[in-house]
Amino acid sequence: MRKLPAKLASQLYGAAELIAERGLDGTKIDDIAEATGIPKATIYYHLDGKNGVLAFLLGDLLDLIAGEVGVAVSTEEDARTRLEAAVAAQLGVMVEHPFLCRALVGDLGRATRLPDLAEALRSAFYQPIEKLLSEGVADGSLRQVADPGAVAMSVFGAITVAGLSAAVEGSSTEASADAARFSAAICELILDGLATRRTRDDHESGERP
Amino acid sequence: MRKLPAKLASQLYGAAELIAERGLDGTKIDDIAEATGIPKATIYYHLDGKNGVLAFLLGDLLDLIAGEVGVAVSTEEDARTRLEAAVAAQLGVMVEHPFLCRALVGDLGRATRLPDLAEALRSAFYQPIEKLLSEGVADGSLRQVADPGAVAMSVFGAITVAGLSAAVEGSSTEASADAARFSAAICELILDGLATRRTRDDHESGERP
DNA sequence: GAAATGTTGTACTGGCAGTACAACATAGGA
DNA sequence: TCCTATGTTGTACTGCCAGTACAACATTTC
Repeated sequence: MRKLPAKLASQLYGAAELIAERGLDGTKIDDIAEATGIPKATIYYHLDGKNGVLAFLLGDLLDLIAGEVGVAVSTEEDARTRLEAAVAAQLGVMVEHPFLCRALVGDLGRATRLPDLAEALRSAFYQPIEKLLSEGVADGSLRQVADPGAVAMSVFGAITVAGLSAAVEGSSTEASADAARFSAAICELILDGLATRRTRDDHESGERP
Repeated sequence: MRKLPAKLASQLYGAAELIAERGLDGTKIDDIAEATGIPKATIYYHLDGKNGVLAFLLGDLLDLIAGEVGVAVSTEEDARTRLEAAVAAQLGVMVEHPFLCRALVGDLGRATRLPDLAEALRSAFYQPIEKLLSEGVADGSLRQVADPGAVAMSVFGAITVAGLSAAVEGSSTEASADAARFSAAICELILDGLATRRTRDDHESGERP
């Protein structure tokens, strides 16, 4: 069932926009057949129905993200620099595949209930962050935080939600610029924070105007 | 249609767990009827079918969040302090209503396609953040960032995703402790950032060990 | 050239959302 | 008290659509 011929695979992407727009429920198998040009019987021959279509499309997206992020993360730089690269990589892929991203978010519930996808989601999005955070503490480029798990989850949320919003509202014309803009904003946020440079209780002053 | 009698409303909450568990699609109207004790015909008398049930439940949750956050934000403190309060308020409500949160995330696509809910989502989650960020710049408690819209979106994502994860995995026994833990982690992240205190290019050193 | 594998049209089945409606309950104003 | 509004509920029905069955046809492979 993972042997889908390349031609069919490429045609199937034609269903992404449909699903993104109306959700999987709002999309009839016959619509998918018509939009992709693949006859209904053929879809059922290769895939496990509607869910199978979604699983195929999203599986592809997640593999892509996991791959790009993986590359970004395997350099010799310090963890902080690699975190920046990972953010850029994730946003880059998301912005380049707005329909798939919208389909993913729209049918998140279903996706997480599709066994393979739940794990793929985790390994594409959350795990790399978690790893970088702990490596950053080791190499001194990132701060030690009180609750690494919770922080990793938040960072993951910051990146992913920003990516989704970029994918949804993105000016399809200049995708890479959008990605760069969001990427910079997120790094600014998660690396330097939003507080003006005074400590929590105003005990010390870090910088002087 | 917004006049649902209190008794029915309270019974309806019995459907939240069901929907959270299986998604709205995996949940038959007859299941909802049985779980809540409200006969199918009565559900249809008051609500617009399945989507109506979801809209009612989520509408309630979003009102609740918007309300609590609204209170947290209307003090005389500086924006930074109110941001911390807002984070705590949002997480508090989410952790207290894990089933509703899970239903929300599971059927996000549907939710955003339900006209009223899309706006309610925005005003419960995103808008308060955006406002606080700009007020923080005005009162000097938060930094000016290059792209406030993108940053607000990321902050919103950080809070919301962390909240969802807390709601999903939360040790239902000690909800408020979970909320406090996540709240601290998020504030640490979005206020102070993750970078060790050196500037981007190592030109200056903010603090001395 | 024959067997295996893939492709596709057509026709059918079963499940479930939503509807129709009649019978019954309750409230509250005259 | 009786009469009318409004709400409540059981039952039976309709229509849509996912998924299946299967036979006919095509392509590959050896």
